[in-house]
Amino acid sequence: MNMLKEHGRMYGYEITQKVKELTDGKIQITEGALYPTLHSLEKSGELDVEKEYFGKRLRKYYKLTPQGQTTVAQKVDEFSDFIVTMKALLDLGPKLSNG
Amino acid sequence: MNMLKEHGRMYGYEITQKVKELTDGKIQITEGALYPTLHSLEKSGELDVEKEYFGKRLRKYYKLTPQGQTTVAQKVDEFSDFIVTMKALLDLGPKLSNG
DNA sequence: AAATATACATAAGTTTCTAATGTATGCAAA
DNA sequence: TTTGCATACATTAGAAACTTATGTATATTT
Repeated sequence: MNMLKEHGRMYGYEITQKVKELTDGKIQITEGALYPTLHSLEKSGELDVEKEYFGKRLRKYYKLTPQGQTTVAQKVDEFSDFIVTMKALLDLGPKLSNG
Repeated sequence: MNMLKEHGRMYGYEITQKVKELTDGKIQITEGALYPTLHSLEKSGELDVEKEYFGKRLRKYYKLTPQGQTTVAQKVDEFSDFIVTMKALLDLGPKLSNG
């Protein structure tokens, strides 16, 4: 969801490629993980979808709803907290102080 | 496993309490998650166990084997890398630079 | 022409977690 | 004194979330 926050609207395949690019291939989002998640987020009102054809190929562009924007902000905050907690728990201060 | 690296030998229940304490209750390790993991790590040679009685209550003290120490160092490094990657991906630099 | 990339989707199987349940001892409060 | 909470182990059913494989179809590169 953070991808959509940063890049506006994106379609599924685009998300997999962008994440791969931004993480130097370290994180690969598989279709089996992504598509069901997108469908689920759409169903729960976090995402809106717009179907468009690029040539003859269908693209489903997803964007955050207002509710989705709130959720992303929340999730990112939770993840930040988690990192802080884990840094303390694993004593990662030295290694990550400027990583 | 990092708990054992920091604190020498520990028994299961002690690990749950220590993690809870160090994370201000934010991370709760449940027994259903912990005990099978400890058994599995023992079986695969990462941990050694020593059974002792504290009064009439059994405690199973676990400690890292040499192999286990290598593995912990590796896993912690991997997790550090993951955090760095996620910070870049989620643009968490500002929020966590001194968090 | 064949292989690779783009673009969607689902399904089987695995892993891994939570929640629930079980056994038993130790201790403190009602 | 007995009731409840903490200590200490363990297993299991069910849920969640993932990977791998498979399927359909178009576009591009070799």
